[in-house]
Amino acid sequence: MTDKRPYHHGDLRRALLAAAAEAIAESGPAALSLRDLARRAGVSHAAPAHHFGDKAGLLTALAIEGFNRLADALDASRERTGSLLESGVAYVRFAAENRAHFEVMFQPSLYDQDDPEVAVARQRAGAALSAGVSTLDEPPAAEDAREAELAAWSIVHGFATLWLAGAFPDPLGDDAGDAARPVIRRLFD
Amino acid sequence: MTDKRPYHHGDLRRALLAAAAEAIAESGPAALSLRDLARRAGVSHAAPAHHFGDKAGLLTALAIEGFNRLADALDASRERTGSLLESGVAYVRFAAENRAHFEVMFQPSLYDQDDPEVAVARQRAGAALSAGVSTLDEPPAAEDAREAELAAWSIVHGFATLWLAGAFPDPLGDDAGDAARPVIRRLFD
DNA sequence: CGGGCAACTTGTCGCTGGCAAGTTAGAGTG
DNA sequence: CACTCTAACTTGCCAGCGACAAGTTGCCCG
Repeated sequence: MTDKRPYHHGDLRRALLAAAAEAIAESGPAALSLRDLARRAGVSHAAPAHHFGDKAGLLTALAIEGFNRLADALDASRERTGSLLESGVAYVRFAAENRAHFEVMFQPSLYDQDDPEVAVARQRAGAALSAGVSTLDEPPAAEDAREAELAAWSIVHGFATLWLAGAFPDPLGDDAGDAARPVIRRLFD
Repeated sequence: MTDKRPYHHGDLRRALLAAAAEAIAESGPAALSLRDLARRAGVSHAAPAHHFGDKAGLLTALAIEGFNRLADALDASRERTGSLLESGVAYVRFAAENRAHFEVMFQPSLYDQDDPEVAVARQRAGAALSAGVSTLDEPPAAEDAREAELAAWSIVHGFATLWLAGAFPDPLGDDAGDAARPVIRRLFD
Protein backbone atom coordinates (compact mmCIF):
# COMPACT_ATOMS: atom_id res chain seq x y z
CA MET A 1 0.00 0.00 0.00
CA THR A 2 2.90 2.37 0.74
CA ASP A 3 4.16 4.02 -2.40
CA LYS A 4 7.74 4.82 -1.43
CA ARG A 5 9.96 2.70 -3.61
CA PRO A 6 12.69 0.62 -2.06
CA TYR A 7 16.22 1.03 -3.29
CA HIS A 8 18.02 -2.21 -3.88
CA HIS A 9 15.73 -4.11 -6.15
CA GLY A 10 13.38 -1.39 -7.20
CA ASP A 11 10.15 -2.90 -6.01
CA LEU A 12 10.76 -6.38 -4.74
CA ARG A 13 7.49 -6.67 -2.90
CA ARG A 14 5.41 -6.18 -6.01
CA ALA A 15 7.73 -8.34 -8.06
CA LEU A 16 7.35 -11.18 -5.59
CA LEU A 17 3.57 -10.90 -5.54
CA ALA A 18 3.46 -10.96 -9.33
CA ALA A 19 5.82 -13.92 -9.49
CA ALA A 20 3.74 -15.71 -6.88
CA ALA A 21 0.55 -15.16 -8.85
CA GLU A 22 2.21 -16.52 -11.96
CA ALA A 23 3.61 -19.57 -10.18
CA ILE A 24 0.30 -20.36 -8.50
CA ALA A 25 -1.62 -20.01 -11.74
CA GLU A 26 0.75 -22.55 -13.27
CA SER A 27 1.04 -25.14 -10.53
CA GLY A 28 -1.37 -24.34 -7.73
CA PRO A 29 -0.76 -22.81 -4.32
CA ALA A 30 0.54 -26.01 -2.75
CA ALA A 31 3.54 -26.11 -5.07
CA LEU A 32 4.55 -22.54 -4.30
CA SER A 33 8.12 -22.12 -3.06
CA LEU A 34 9.48 -18.92 -1.58
CA ARG A 35 12.96 -19.88 -2.70
CA ASP A 36 11.78 -20.30 -6.25
CA LEU A 37 10.19 -16.85 -6.17
CA ALA A 38 13.42 -15.40 -4.86
CA ARG A 39 15.31 -17.06 -7.69
CA ARG A 40 12.91 -15.67 -10.28
CA ALA A 41 13.35 -12.20 -8.86
CA GLY A 42 17.11 -12.56 -8.67
CA VAL A 43 17.40 -12.09 -4.91
CA SER A 44 18.56 -14.26 -2.04
CA HIS A 45 16.41 -17.02 -0.60
CA ALA A 46 15.60 -15.08 2.55
CA ALA A 47 14.52 -11.86 0.87
CA PRO A 48 10.81 -12.80 0.67
CA ALA A 49 10.69 -13.40 4.40
CA HIS A 50 11.79 -9.86 5.00
CA HIS A 51 8.76 -8.44 3.19
CA PHE A 52 6.12 -10.96 4.18
CA GLY A 53 7.38 -12.65 7.34
CA ASP A 54 6.61 -16.12 6.11
CA LYS A 55 4.78 -17.98 3.39
CA ALA A 56 1.39 -17.36 4.95
CA GLY A 57 2.22 -13.66 5.02
CA LEU A 58 2.83 -13.59 1.30
CA LEU A 59 -0.44 -15.39 0.62
CA THR A 60 -2.21 -13.00 2.97
CA ALA A 61 -0.95 -10.11 0.85
CA LEU A 62 -2.16 -11.89 -2.27
CA ALA A 63 -5.60 -12.41 -0.73
CA ILE A 64 -5.86 -8.74 0.22
CA GLU A 65 -4.90 -7.70 -3.29
CA GLY A 66 -7.43 -10.17 -4.67
CA PHE A 67 -10.37 -8.98 -2.58
CA ASN A 68 -9.59 -5.39 -3.49
CA ARG A 69 -9.35 -6.18 -7.19
CA LEU A 70 -12.63 -8.09 -6.99
CA ALA A 71 -14.34 -5.16 -5.30
CA ASP A 72 -12.98 -2.85 -8.00
CA ALA A 73 -14.19 -5.16 -10.77
CA LEU A 74 -17.68 -5.46 -9.28
CA ASP A 75 -17.99 -1.72 -8.67
CA ALA A 76 -16.84 -0.97 -12.21
CA SER A 77 -19.33 -3.41 -13.68
CA ARG A 78 -22.20 -2.01 -11.63
CA GLU A 79 -21.40 1.57 -12.57
CA ARG A 80 -21.10 0.61 -16.22
CA THR A 81 -24.15 -1.61 -16.63
CA GLY A 82 -26.28 -1.34 -13.49
CA SER A 83 -27.16 -4.97 -14.06
CA LEU A 84 -26.90 -7.74 -11.50
CA LEU A 85 -26.49 -10.24 -14.29
CA GLU A 86 -23.45 -8.42 -15.62
CA SER A 87 -22.03 -8.12 -12.13
CA GLY A 88 -22.24 -11.88 -11.91
CA VAL A 89 -20.49 -12.18 -15.24
CA ALA A 90 -17.82 -9.81 -13.95
CA TYR A 91 -17.35 -12.04 -10.88
CA VAL A 92 -16.75 -15.09 -13.05
CA ARG A 93 -14.47 -13.14 -15.37
CA PHE A 94 -12.46 -11.89 -12.41
CA ALA A 95 -11.91 -15.45 -11.26
CA ALA A 96 -10.76 -16.55 -14.70
CA GLU A 97 -8.41 -13.62 -15.16
CA ASN A 98 -7.03 -13.66 -11.61
CA ARG A 99 -6.96 -17.37 -11.05
CA ALA A 100 -4.15 -17.35 -8.49
CA HIS A 101 -5.69 -14.60 -6.38
CA PHE A 102 -9.10 -16.24 -6.50
CA GLU A 103 -7.81 -19.63 -5.48
CA VAL A 104 -5.95 -18.23 -2.51
CA MET A 105 -8.77 -15.92 -1.38
CA PHE A 106 -11.18 -18.80 -0.83
CA GLN A 107 -8.75 -21.23 0.74
CA PRO A 108 -8.36 -19.70 4.20
CA SER A 109 -6.09 -22.44 5.48
CA LEU A 110 -3.38 -20.90 3.30
CA TYR A 111 -3.23 -17.50 4.90
CA ASP A 112 -4.03 -15.45 8.00
CA GLN A 113 -7.74 -14.76 7.83
CA ASP A 114 -7.63 -12.77 11.04
CA ASP A 115 -5.47 -10.11 9.45
CA PRO A 116 -7.33 -6.78 9.73
CA GLU A 117 -6.44 -5.73 6.19
CA VAL A 118 -7.97 -8.95 4.93
CA ALA A 119 -11.16 -8.22 6.84
CA VAL A 120 -11.41 -4.73 5.34
CA ALA A 121 -10.79 -5.91 1.78
CA ARG A 122 -13.21 -8.80 2.18
CA GLN A 123 -15.91 -6.47 3.44
CA ARG A 124 -15.32 -4.15 0.49
CA ALA A 125 -15.91 -7.06 -1.87
CA GLY A 126 -18.96 -8.17 0.10
CA ALA A 127 -20.44 -4.70 -0.04
CA ALA A 128 -19.86 -4.53 -3.80
CA LEU A 129 -21.72 -7.81 -4.14
CA SER A 130 -24.64 -6.66 -2.00
CA ALA A 131 -24.89 -3.44 -3.94
CA GLY A 132 -25.32 -5.50 -7.11
CA VAL A 133 -28.35 -7.36 -5.73
CA SER A 134 -30.08 -4.09 -4.91
CA THR A 135 -30.06 -3.18 -8.62
CA LEU A 136 -32.66 -5.85 -9.33
CA ASP A 137 -35.86 -4.63 -11.01
CA GLU A 138 -37.91 -6.24 -8.30
CA PRO A 139 -35.86 -5.85 -5.15
CA PRO A 140 -36.83 -8.72 -2.86
CA ALA A 141 -38.35 -8.18 0.55
CA ALA A 142 -35.88 -7.54 3.34
CA GLU A 143 -35.88 -11.07 4.67
CA ASP A 144 -35.62 -12.55 1.21
CA ALA A 145 -32.84 -10.18 0.24
CA ARG A 146 -30.30 -12.15 2.22
CA GLU A 147 -31.29 -15.40 0.55
CA ALA A 148 -31.28 -13.79 -2.87
CA GLU A 149 -27.80 -12.54 -2.21
CA LEU A 150 -26.60 -15.94 -1.08
CA ALA A 151 -28.13 -17.53 -4.16
CA ALA A 152 -26.52 -15.02 -6.50
CA TRP A 153 -23.16 -15.34 -4.80
CA SER A 154 -23.38 -19.13 -4.77
CA ILE A 155 -24.20 -19.52 -8.45
CA VAL A 156 -21.46 -17.24 -9.70
CA HIS A 157 -18.93 -18.56 -7.24
CA GLY A 158 -19.80 -22.13 -8.09
CA PHE A 159 -19.56 -21.53 -11.80
CA ALA A 160 -16.21 -19.78 -11.38
CA THR A 161 -14.81 -22.54 -9.18
CA LEU A 162 -15.95 -25.33 -11.47
CA TRP A 163 -14.58 -23.47 -14.48
CA LEU A 164 -11.18 -23.04 -12.84
CA ALA A 165 -11.15 -26.66 -11.74
CA GLY A 166 -11.79 -27.78 -15.30
CA ALA A 167 -14.76 -29.71 -13.98
CA PHE A 168 -17.16 -29.05 -16.86
CA PRO A 169 -17.06 -32.08 -19.11
CA ASP A 170 -17.90 -30.29 -22.38
CA PRO A 171 -15.96 -27.29 -23.66
CA LEU A 172 -17.87 -24.07 -23.09
CA GLY A 173 -15.73 -21.71 -25.13
CA ASP A 174 -12.82 -19.48 -24.23
CA ASP A 175 -14.55 -16.74 -22.28
CA ALA A 176 -15.71 -17.78 -18.84
CA GLY A 177 -17.93 -14.73 -18.50
CA ASP A 178 -19.82 -15.37 -21.74
CA ALA A 179 -20.21 -19.01 -20.82
CA ALA A 180 -21.63 -18.07 -17.44
CA ARG A 181 -24.19 -15.53 -18.65
CA PRO A 182 -26.96 -17.91 -19.79
CA VAL A 183 -26.44 -20.00 -16.67
CA ILE A 184 -26.70 -17.06 -14.29
CA ARG A 185 -29.74 -15.83 -16.20
CA ARG A 186 -31.64 -18.88 -15.02
CA LEU A 187 -31.55 -17.44 -11.50
CA PHE A 188 -32.63 -13.90 -12.39
CA ASP A 189 -32.87 -11.63 -15.42
CA MET B 1 -10.63 -51.37 -4.45
CA THR B 2 -9.12 -54.84 -4.02
CA ASP B 3 -10.51 -56.55 -0.97
CA LYS B 4 -7.66 -58.87 -0.05
CA ARG B 5 -6.29 -57.65 3.22
CA PRO B 6 -2.59 -57.11 3.64
CA TYR B 7 -0.80 -58.79 6.46
CA HIS B 8 1.63 -56.59 8.29
CA HIS B 9 -0.44 -53.66 9.32
CA GLY B 10 -3.89 -54.99 8.70
CA ASP B 11 -5.05 -52.42 6.23
CA LEU B 12 -2.50 -49.69 5.92
CA ARG B 13 -3.90 -48.27 2.71
CA ARG B 14 -7.27 -47.49 4.25
CA ALA B 15 -5.69 -46.26 7.45
CA LEU B 16 -3.52 -43.82 5.50
CA LEU B 17 -6.46 -42.52 3.50
CA ALA B 18 -8.46 -42.00 6.68
CA ALA B 19 -5.54 -40.26 8.38
CA ALA B 20 -5.03 -38.08 5.32
CA ALA B 21 -8.68 -37.05 5.30
CA GLU B 22 -8.44 -36.15 8.97
CA ALA B 23 -5.23 -34.17 8.54
CA ILE B 24 -6.55 -32.28 5.51
CA ALA B 25 -9.80 -31.45 7.26
CA GLU B 26 -7.75 -29.93 10.07
CA SER B 27 -5.08 -28.03 8.20
CA GLY B 28 -5.80 -28.10 4.49
CA PRO B 29 -4.22 -30.12 1.71
CA ALA B 30 -1.12 -27.93 1.44
CA ALA B 31 0.01 -28.81 4.95
CA LEU B 32 -0.30 -32.55 4.39
CA SER B 33 2.85 -34.54 5.13
CA LEU B 34 3.30 -38.17 4.16
CA ARG B 35 5.73 -38.62 7.00
CA ASP B 36 3.20 -37.35 9.48
CA LEU B 37 0.64 -39.81 8.15
CA ALA B 38 3.16 -42.61 8.52
CA ARG B 39 3.82 -41.57 12.10
CA ARG B 40 0.09 -41.51 12.89
CA ALA B 41 -0.28 -45.00 11.46
CA GLY B 42 2.81 -46.25 13.28
CA VAL B 43 4.76 -47.25 10.18
CA SER B 44 8.00 -46.12 8.59
CA HIS B 45 8.25 -42.91 6.62
CA ALA B 46 8.46 -44.69 3.28
CA ALA B 47 5.45 -46.95 3.75
CA PRO B 48 2.95 -44.53 2.16
CA ALA B 49 5.02 -44.34 -1.01
CA HIS B 50 4.70 -48.08 -1.43
CA HIS B 51 0.91 -47.90 -1.60
CA PHE B 52 0.47 -44.64 -3.47
CA GLY B 53 3.74 -43.99 -5.28
CA ASP B 54 3.93 -40.40 -4.20
CA LYS B 55 1.91 -37.65 -2.59
CA ALA B 56 -0.09 -37.01 -5.75
CA GLY B 57 -0.93 -40.70 -5.85
CA LEU B 58 -2.41 -40.58 -2.37
CA LEU B 59 -4.49 -37.54 -3.23
CA THR B 60 -5.60 -39.24 -6.43
CA ALA B 61 -6.90 -42.14 -4.37
CA LEU B 62 -8.66 -39.68 -2.10
CA ALA B 63 -10.29 -37.96 -5.07
CA ILE B 64 -11.50 -41.28 -6.47
CA GLU B 65 -13.00 -42.21 -3.12
CA GLY B 66 -14.60 -38.78 -2.94
CA PHE B 67 -16.26 -38.90 -6.35
CA ASN B 68 -17.60 -42.36 -5.63
CA ARG B 69 -18.96 -41.31 -2.25
CA LEU B 70 -20.58 -38.27 -3.85
CA ALA B 71 -22.20 -40.42 -6.52
CA ASP B 72 -23.50 -42.74 -3.81
CA ALA B 73 -24.88 -39.85 -1.79
CA LEU B 74 -26.64 -38.32 -4.79
CA ASP B 75 -28.08 -41.64 -5.91
CA ALA B 76 -29.34 -42.39 -2.41
CA SER B 77 -30.96 -38.98 -2.12
CA ARG B 78 -32.66 -39.31 -5.50
CA GLU B 79 -34.00 -42.77 -4.72
CA ARG B 80 -35.24 -41.61 -1.35
CA THR B 81 -36.86 -38.31 -2.28
CA GLY B 82 -36.97 -38.05 -6.08
CA SER B 83 -36.44 -34.33 -5.58
CA LEU B 84 -33.81 -32.24 -7.30
CA LEU B 85 -33.90 -29.79 -4.42
CA GLU B 86 -33.04 -32.54 -1.95
CA SER B 87 -30.29 -33.80 -4.25
CA GLY B 88 -28.80 -30.33 -4.09
CA VAL B 89 -29.05 -30.38 -0.32
CA ALA B 90 -27.35 -33.77 -0.36
CA TYR B 91 -24.51 -32.31 -2.45
CA VAL B 92 -23.92 -29.55 0.07
CA ARG B 93 -24.18 -31.96 2.96
CA PHE B 94 -21.66 -34.26 1.32
CA ALA B 95 -19.19 -31.41 1.05
CA ALA B 96 -19.63 -30.47 4.69
CA GLU B 97 -19.29 -34.04 5.91
CA ASN B 98 -16.43 -34.97 3.61
CA ARG B 99 -14.57 -31.71 3.62
CA ALA B 100 -11.14 -33.17 2.85
CA HIS B 101 -12.35 -35.28 -0.05
CA PHE B 102 -14.32 -32.39 -1.49
CA GLU B 103 -11.43 -29.97 -1.30
CA VAL B 104 -9.09 -32.35 -3.04
CA MET B 105 -11.60 -33.40 -5.71
CA PHE B 106 -11.95 -29.90 -7.06
CA GLN B 107 -8.32 -28.89 -6.87
CA PRO B 108 -6.89 -30.82 -9.79
CA SER B 109 -3.39 -29.43 -9.40
CA LEU B 110 -3.10 -31.65 -6.35
CA TYR B 111 -3.54 -34.99 -8.07
CA ASP B 112 -3.41 -36.87 -11.36
CA GLN B 113 -6.58 -35.95 -13.18
CA ASP B 114 -5.65 -38.18 -16.12
CA ASP B 115 -5.94 -41.27 -13.98
CA PRO B 116 -8.56 -43.56 -15.57
CA GLU B 117 -10.12 -44.47 -12.23
CA VAL B 118 -10.61 -40.77 -11.54
CA ALA B 119 -12.34 -40.34 -14.88
CA VAL B 120 -14.72 -43.23 -14.16
CA ALA B 121 -15.58 -42.00 -10.67
CA ARG B 122 -16.02 -38.44 -11.89
CA GLN B 123 -18.38 -39.61 -14.61
CA ARG B 124 -20.38 -41.60 -12.08
CA ALA B 125 -20.86 -38.45 -10.02
CA GLY B 126 -21.71 -36.43 -13.12
CA ALA B 127 -24.33 -38.96 -14.16
CA ALA B 128 -25.88 -38.92 -10.69
CA LEU B 129 -26.11 -35.15 -10.95
CA SER B 130 -27.71 -35.25 -14.40
CA ALA B 131 -30.20 -37.83 -13.25
CA GLY B 132 -31.30 -35.43 -10.53
CA VAL B 133 -32.11 -32.68 -13.01
CA SER B 134 -34.36 -35.01 -14.98
CA THR B 135 -36.59 -35.43 -11.92
CA LEU B 136 -37.86 -31.86 -12.30
CA ASP B 137 -41.63 -31.48 -12.64
CA GLU B 138 -41.15 -29.52 -15.83
CA PRO B 139 -38.15 -31.06 -17.51
CA PRO B 140 -36.55 -28.34 -19.60
CA ALA B 141 -36.17 -28.60 -23.37
CA ALA B 142 -33.14 -30.50 -24.56
CA GLU B 143 -31.01 -27.46 -25.25
CA ASP B 144 -31.99 -25.82 -22.00
CA ALA B 145 -31.36 -28.98 -20.05
CA ARG B 146 -27.62 -28.47 -20.20
CA GLU B 147 -27.89 -24.94 -18.89
CA ALA B 148 -30.29 -25.99 -16.17
CA GLU B 149 -27.82 -28.63 -15.12
CA LEU B 150 -24.93 -26.17 -15.04
CA ALA B 151 -27.01 -23.74 -13.03
CA ALA B 152 -28.00 -26.39 -10.51
CA TRP B 153 -24.47 -27.67 -10.20
CA SER B 154 -23.07 -24.16 -9.88
CA ILE B 155 -25.41 -23.03 -7.13
CA VAL B 156 -24.90 -26.07 -4.93
CA HIS B 157 -21.18 -26.20 -5.57
CA GLY B 158 -20.82 -22.50 -4.88
CA PHE B 159 -22.76 -22.71 -1.66
CA ALA B 160 -20.73 -25.70 -0.53
CA THR B 161 -17.43 -24.05 -1.35
CA LEU B 162 -18.31 -20.79 0.34
CA TRP B 163 -19.56 -22.67 3.39
CA LEU B 164 -16.33 -24.65 3.68
CA ALA B 165 -14.27 -21.51 3.18
CA GLY B 166 -16.12 -19.83 6.02
CA ALA B 167 -16.90 -17.02 3.60
CA PHE B 168 -20.45 -16.29 4.76
CA PRO B 169 -20.27 -13.33 7.10
CA ASP B 170 -23.29 -14.23 9.22
CA PRO B 171 -23.70 -17.58 10.94
CA LEU B 172 -26.21 -19.78 9.12
CA GLY B 173 -26.57 -22.54 11.67
CA ASP B 174 -24.83 -25.85 12.12
CA ASP B 175 -26.27 -27.86 9.26
CA ALA B 176 -24.98 -26.85 5.85
CA GLY B 177 -27.73 -28.75 4.08
CA ASP B 178 -30.55 -27.02 5.96
CA ALA B 179 -28.89 -23.66 5.39
CA ALA B 180 -28.62 -24.33 1.68
CA ARG B 181 -32.23 -25.46 1.10
CA PRO B 182 -33.93 -22.04 0.94
CA VAL B 183 -31.08 -20.72 -1.20
CA ILE B 184 -31.28 -23.57 -3.71
CA ARG B 185 -35.06 -23.21 -3.77
CA ARG B 186 -34.64 -19.81 -5.39
CA LEU B 187 -33.38 -21.56 -8.52
CA PHE B 188 -36.08 -24.22 -8.71
CA ASP B 189 -38.73 -25.84 -6.52
C1' DC C 1 30.07 13.45 7.41
C1' DG C 2 28.19 10.22 10.37
C1' DG C 3 24.50 7.72 12.78
C1' DG C 4 20.46 4.97 12.00
C1' DC C 5 17.53 2.05 9.90
C1' DA C 6 15.39 -0.40 6.14
C1' DA C 7 16.60 -3.75 2.67
C1' DC C 8 18.73 -7.19 1.90
C1' DT C 9 22.61 -11.61 2.31
C1' DT C 10 24.80 -15.61 4.35
C1' DG C 11 24.64 -19.49 7.12
C1' DT C 12 22.32 -23.01 9.50
C1' DC C 13 18.66 -26.10 11.39
C1' DG C 14 15.01 -29.54 11.24
C1' DC C 15 11.67 -31.27 8.24
C1' DT C 16 9.95 -33.08 3.89
C1' DG C 17 9.39 -35.90 -0.52
C1' DG C 18 11.44 -39.18 -3.28
C1' DC C 19 14.56 -42.78 -4.48
C1' DA C 20 17.47 -47.10 -3.80
C1' DA C 21 18.52 -51.06 -1.52
C1' DG C 22 17.65 -54.12 1.91
C1' DT C 23 14.45 -57.19 5.03
C1' DT C 24 10.34 -59.71 6.57
C1' DA C 25 6.24 -62.35 6.40
C1' DG C 26 2.65 -64.81 4.42
C1' DA C 27 0.82 -67.46 0.33
C1' DG C 28 1.21 -70.76 -3.06
C1' DT C 29 3.55 -75.08 -4.79
C1' DG C 30 5.63 -79.66 -4.80
C1' DC D 1 6.42 -79.75 5.45
C1' DA D 2 10.36 -77.35 3.06
C1' DC D 3 11.03 -73.98 -0.68
C1' DT D 4 10.38 -70.14 -3.22
C1' DC D 5 8.19 -66.03 -4.82
C1' DT D 6 6.48 -61.76 -4.03
C1' DA D 7 3.91 -58.11 -1.68
C1' DA D 8 4.53 -55.26 2.25
C1' DC D 9 7.19 -53.01 4.45
C1' DT D 10 12.16 -50.72 6.64
C1' DT D 11 16.54 -48.29 6.60
C1' DG D 12 19.42 -45.02 4.70
C1' DC D 13 20.27 -41.33 1.92
C1' DC D 14 19.95 -36.80 -0.80
C1' DA D 15 18.38 -32.34 -2.40
C1' DG D 16 15.06 -28.79 -1.60
C1' DC D 17 12.28 -26.21 1.49
C1' DG D 18 10.68 -22.81 5.37
C1' DA D 19 12.15 -20.48 9.25
C1' DC D 20 15.33 -18.22 12.08
C1' DA D 21 19.73 -15.69 13.55
C1' DA D 22 23.35 -12.85 12.59
C1' DG D 23 25.70 -10.29 9.63
C1' DT D 24 26.26 -6.57 5.62
C1' DT D 25 24.93 -2.92 2.38
C1' DG D 26 23.30 1.44 0.99
C1' DC D 27 20.22 5.45 1.15
C1' DC D 28 18.33 9.27 4.02
C1' DC D 29 18.34 12.77 7.29
C1' DG D 30 20.43 15.67 10.60
